Amino acid sequence: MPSDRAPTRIQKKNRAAILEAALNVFSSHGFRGSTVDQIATESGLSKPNLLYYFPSKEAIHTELLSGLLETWLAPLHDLDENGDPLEELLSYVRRKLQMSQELPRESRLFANELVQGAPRIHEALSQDLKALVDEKTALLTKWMDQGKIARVHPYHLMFSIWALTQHYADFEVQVRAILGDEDPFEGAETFVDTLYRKLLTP
Amino acid sequence: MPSDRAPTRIQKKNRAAILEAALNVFSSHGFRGSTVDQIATESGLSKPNLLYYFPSKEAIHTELLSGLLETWLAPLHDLDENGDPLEELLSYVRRKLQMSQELPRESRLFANELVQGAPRIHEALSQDLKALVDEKTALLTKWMDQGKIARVHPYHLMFSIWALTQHYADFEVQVRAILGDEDPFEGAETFVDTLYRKLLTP
DNA sequence: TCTTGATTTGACCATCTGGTCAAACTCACG
DNA sequence: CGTGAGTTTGACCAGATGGTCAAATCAAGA
Repeated sequence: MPSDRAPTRIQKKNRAAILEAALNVFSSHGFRGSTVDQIATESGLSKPNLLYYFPSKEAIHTELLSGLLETWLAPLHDLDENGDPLEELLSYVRRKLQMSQELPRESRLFANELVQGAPRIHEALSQDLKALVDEKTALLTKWMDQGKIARVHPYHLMFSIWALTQHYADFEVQVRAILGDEDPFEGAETFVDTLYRKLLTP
Repeated sequence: MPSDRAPTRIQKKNRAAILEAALNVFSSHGFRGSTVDQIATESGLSKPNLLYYFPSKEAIHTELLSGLLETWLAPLHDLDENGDPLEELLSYVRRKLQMSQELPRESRLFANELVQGAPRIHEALSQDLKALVDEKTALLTKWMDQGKIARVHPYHLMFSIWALTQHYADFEVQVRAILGDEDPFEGAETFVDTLYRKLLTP
């Protein structure tokens, strides 16, 4: 256990390597399906050495989740009250889709956690996420009231965006099994763009 | 190991109890996160007794998955060439949503498997599922050619239906954390109905 | 009732897994 | 260089876990 002073060069390097390896392992096997040994091997450390940097398997997992939650919610944060409503939403959708493409491991990490009842992030969901969603759905409702976008249930609109975009990362095997060699994200971008334009154009 | 004769009354009862318990356990903890002891306890049998009916933990899981795949694909099978295109599709969407509501454990069982790369059903995906989807998307394309529904990428249309409907079962915790006491499925049905009408009306 | 196959179980085993610890080694800095 | 803090590791442990087995119990037909 390194002291609480500023982290040394080696500490920075090793903690980063561990988190990177843990993201790989946890996202493809879930928490229970991953072993400390796997993470140690993948990060090039011995098991006791890994446990010198993190007190437990759970601590690594927790740090990963809380560290990534911010990244995950950033696009929604950026939904801008002053932009053009339809374009703001389409841009949010596009960013979420891009995140599925560029950060599929992160998406699957959360998916694993959620499918199994989110035992470790239940709190963050009903507090941080809930608050952010409430704020942004209020904005959506305002736009609907002003006739700037079509009126639909704002929560379900939000769910639909998450479902449609994260599907490509979370269930990538299935998507690829169906599409074969075709690039999923090319078709997906056009598809969701069309879909939300038709849905939301007043 | 019961012989290969017709199953006795007790065999039927116990195998059913085991599969029911296994569905509970596997769907909420994933394969690796579930223990034989948990399944045994939940089905009211001792561990050795459970292993008298199934040769291994993996065997139970495999039997569950393959037994449920049929149920899972049935609604798509029923998509009828001779019905009204838009109504056929909306009815498919409605049935899938209903399945999320009534069979959430089954949905999460598959979700768990898919998120982790589908190690145990990869074959079924690229064979049975792929074949069925190809058949039905051909039908969709025909309907689009005839101008009966709007033209969109048929594979992505299919993905969107799966994503939107299964989201409510697979990520139920998140949905409930946002919606609070509101019934998810009421709003969902109206929402997806509106969405697909707007998307597909030519 | 008796017999035979089906069912159930307590005791047991090998392996895996998260985690510990003391000893050894390395590094930066005075 | 020498020294003390930071880093690494081999050996080890306890509990969990999937699975086995011989012996005991049960159930149904002759």
